[in-house]
Formats: sequence, structure tokens, C-alpha cells
Amino acid sequence: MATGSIQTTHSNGSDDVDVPDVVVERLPLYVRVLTALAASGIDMVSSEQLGDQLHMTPAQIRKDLSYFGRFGKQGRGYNVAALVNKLKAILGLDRSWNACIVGMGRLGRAIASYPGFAPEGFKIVAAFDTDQSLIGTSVDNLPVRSLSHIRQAVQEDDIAIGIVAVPAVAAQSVIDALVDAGIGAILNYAPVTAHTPDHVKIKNIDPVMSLQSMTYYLKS
Amino acid sequence: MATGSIQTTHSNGSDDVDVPDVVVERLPLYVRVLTALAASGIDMVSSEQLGDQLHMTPAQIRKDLSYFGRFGKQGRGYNVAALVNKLKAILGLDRSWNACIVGMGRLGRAIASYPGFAPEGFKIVAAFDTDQSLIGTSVDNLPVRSLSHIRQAVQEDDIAIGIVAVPAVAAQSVIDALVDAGIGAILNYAPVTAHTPDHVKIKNIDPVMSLQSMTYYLKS
DNA sequence: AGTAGTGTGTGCCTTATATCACAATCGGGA
DNA sequence: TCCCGATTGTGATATAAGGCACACACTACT
Repeated sequence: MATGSIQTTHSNGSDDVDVPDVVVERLPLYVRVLTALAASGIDMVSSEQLGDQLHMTPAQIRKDLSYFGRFGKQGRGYNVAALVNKLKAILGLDRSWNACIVGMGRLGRAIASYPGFAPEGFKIVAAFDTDQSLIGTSVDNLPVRSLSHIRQAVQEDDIAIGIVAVPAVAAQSVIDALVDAGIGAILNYAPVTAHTPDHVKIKNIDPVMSLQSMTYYLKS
Repeated sequence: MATGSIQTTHSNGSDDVDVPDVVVERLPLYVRVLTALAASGIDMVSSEQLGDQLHMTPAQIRKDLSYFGRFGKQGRGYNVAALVNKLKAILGLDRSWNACIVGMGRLGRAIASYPGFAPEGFKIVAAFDTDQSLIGTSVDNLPVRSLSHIRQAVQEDDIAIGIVAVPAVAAQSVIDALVDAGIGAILNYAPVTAHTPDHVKIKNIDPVMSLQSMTYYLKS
């Protein structure tokens, strides 16, 4: 089916040695802690100190970092400012990214108004819906447009990320439309197991599912 | 441990402590798909069909289920209605659970108004904050109370789940208070790596971190 | 300049998770 | 009744992730 060559297409410049996804998913955690340390004036940190903060073993932190280079100094640890910059560059967080929201119902509007994205460099530059009564309205100065304009908007506004906040039944078709429009990553709030081609990353935000797995440990 | 020594851990539903967390986390996924299948009138399903829907291998589904019992019939597959009921019972979803929200700022109010929890049996029965200007107000008929009342409320209202929607700096102390009040599970929306004792489960909802790991794959 | 102390980077081993593959079982039809 | 196609449940195996432990590098102090 959609098998194609997946890994071979990455720019093999310097650090592309097939880094496990789990490792990539931990990097933002490191960025966050290091940023906090920097803000409190600390300029060197050891893997052991980081491990204490994050509740993981020092070895795991060192090994994770070693996928990308040698950032520490023996006997001293890591320079906080230098490491946070390196990690941000690795993650592509040394620039800003444009995103759009699809679905401007209650949830979509809450996401659009959420003040946590902008400070981290994620700018929501467009909003879409299929409901005629919403199209034309604005949320936080963001005009809601028809979903049919999405392809054009993605290209014109250089939108790399799509945020999906539509009902479950509509989610897969919206996701298909985003993929078709040339989006690179999707943050999906709809409670569905959505499918994307290999070149489009997708992550799900699903509080209900999180609750549903925790109750397993509650029944006693 | 040579021949067919029984060793079966199939005590059917009680606390088999040897079920991996990853397996438990997949169960709600199965519940969701099975529920949808039931709603569309399908009454038998094979692990292969489930695997197609969920994009995973049939073997994994069968093995996951085998941790909890033998629910299928050879040559036929699984009875959808029976399996969904079994899984719900295993997860503790055959009853409802009371939750409280701590932090009734913008995010907390959005969570309180989210209509997706109640249909799945999660009832938000209390809301707390430390901000005097919020205490006494109501959100969707839910009065906001002082955080100092939390211990009492947890016991009186049989609250098992705490939802944390406070700023990062306050999160750990709020979580400590919830643990101290006797809560069993925490859904944390604050962008921190929080710590709980082993008997209290915690799961984080962090859209920004999800975005930050996806950008790794976007940088071309 | 030598030495003691500290903490990295990484080869190797352990543990966890996923997949394979096949005997056992079921239901239906001849 | 017996056989056939289908599909489970699970031991065995493969793969992935995590952690240990130590040589090596760096700093500071004498």
C-alpha cells in the first residue's frame, strides 16, 4: 500500500542516524527543564540533576542527547544555555511555525484562544469550519473561513500544522483534506484513530482516553 | 518451566498486576472501536478486522486481550457486544466516576464546559481555585470553591479523579494537595513534569509538547 | 606538574514490547 | 458424522528500549 521509502528521504547532513521516536518525544521535556534552569540563573547542569528533576535515570538522558552530538563536558556537565539552544535547533524550535484550526465549535474556539501556543512559536494564522453560520465570524481577530479554502490558505500562509477540532465523524475527511492541502503535521483533538500517510505526522490529544485508562488502576 | 506448567494468570478481572501499562492504555481504543461497530449493527469481529481499523497487527490485539481472558471463538472472532462489556468492566467503565477541577481560569472553565466527559461516565462535581475573585462564582452551575476545602470535598463527594488546570508554578503543590486529599488519579494540563506517589496515577495533557516534538519531523 | 574528584559518552547486557507461526478449536456443510 | 476453512490463544522469537558500569576527559587544587 502506502509503503514507499520512508526514512531515506531525510537530509542526511550530519545528525540523521534514525533517532527513535521516543527519544524525539522526550526532547521538549529537556528543553522545558533547561529553560527553567536558565531562567533561575543556573548555567551548568549534570545528567544526574536533570534526572532528578525529570524522574528518569541520568544514563537515559545522556544516551538521548548522544543521538545528536556531544554536548557535555566530563567532570562538569552541560552548559544550560548552550544545550537548550542546541536542542531547540534540533527540534526546529529556533523559528516559528504557522498553524491553522479546523472546526471552530466550542473546542476549536477554546484552542484558538489558548495563550500557550504563541510564546512557544506556534502561530495560529487561519481558522476553518463547514458551518455556514460560523463562517464569516471571528474568534480573537481570526476570521473563520470555509473549509474549501484550505488548500489555498495552506500554501499562501505557509501553514505547516493543522489542528483538528471537529466531531469524530468528520475527523478523517478533514484530516484527508489537510494532507491533501500539503500540511506536514496534525494535532488531532477528535476522538478517532485517524490515518495519515507516512510523511505526515499526527498526534492525538484525548483527555477522555487518558481518563479511561487510569480508571483501570482505580477499581480496587 | 519446561512443559505446559499451568501458571495461568487468568484470574479473570481481578488485579493482575502483571499487565503492562501499554496494554492498559490500548484498551480504551478497543472499547471505542467496538462501540462504533456495535452501533453500526456488527455483532462479530475478527482480530484482523480490528487491526485494519486501528492500524495495528491482529496478533497484538489478540495478545492484549489474552492478558484478561479468552474472549474469542476460533473460526468466528469476537462477539462485539460481549467484548465491549468485558473490556469496560476490566477498565472500570461499567460505573461512573466523580472528578474535580482545580484551577478555574480560562483553561479550567473550558474543561468544565467540555461536553465529552459526561457521556463516558466522568462527572465533574466540584471546582476549586485560590483566586478570591473566582471563588463564589459559578461555571455551568458548578460553584468555584476555595482550594482549602478540597480534602473535605474529595471525601464527601467520593471524588476519585483530579483535573489540574493551574499555572505551571502552582501545579506541583496543587497535585500534592490532591494526593493528600486522597485522590486516586490526576489528569494534569499544566506544563510540568509532576511527581506523585506510586499509588496515584497521573497523565499529562500537553498540546504544546506534542507540537514541539512534531516539528522535529517538519524541519526539512 | 601531578593528582584527586567528577561526570560524560558508550559498549554491552537486561528488560520490555511486538511479531511470528502454528496447534487447538469452532461452526457449517456434505 | 467427518472434514474444511477460518480464526483464536500462545510459546518462541525478534526487535526495541532502558540501564549499568567504566574508560576517558576535564577542572581544580596542591
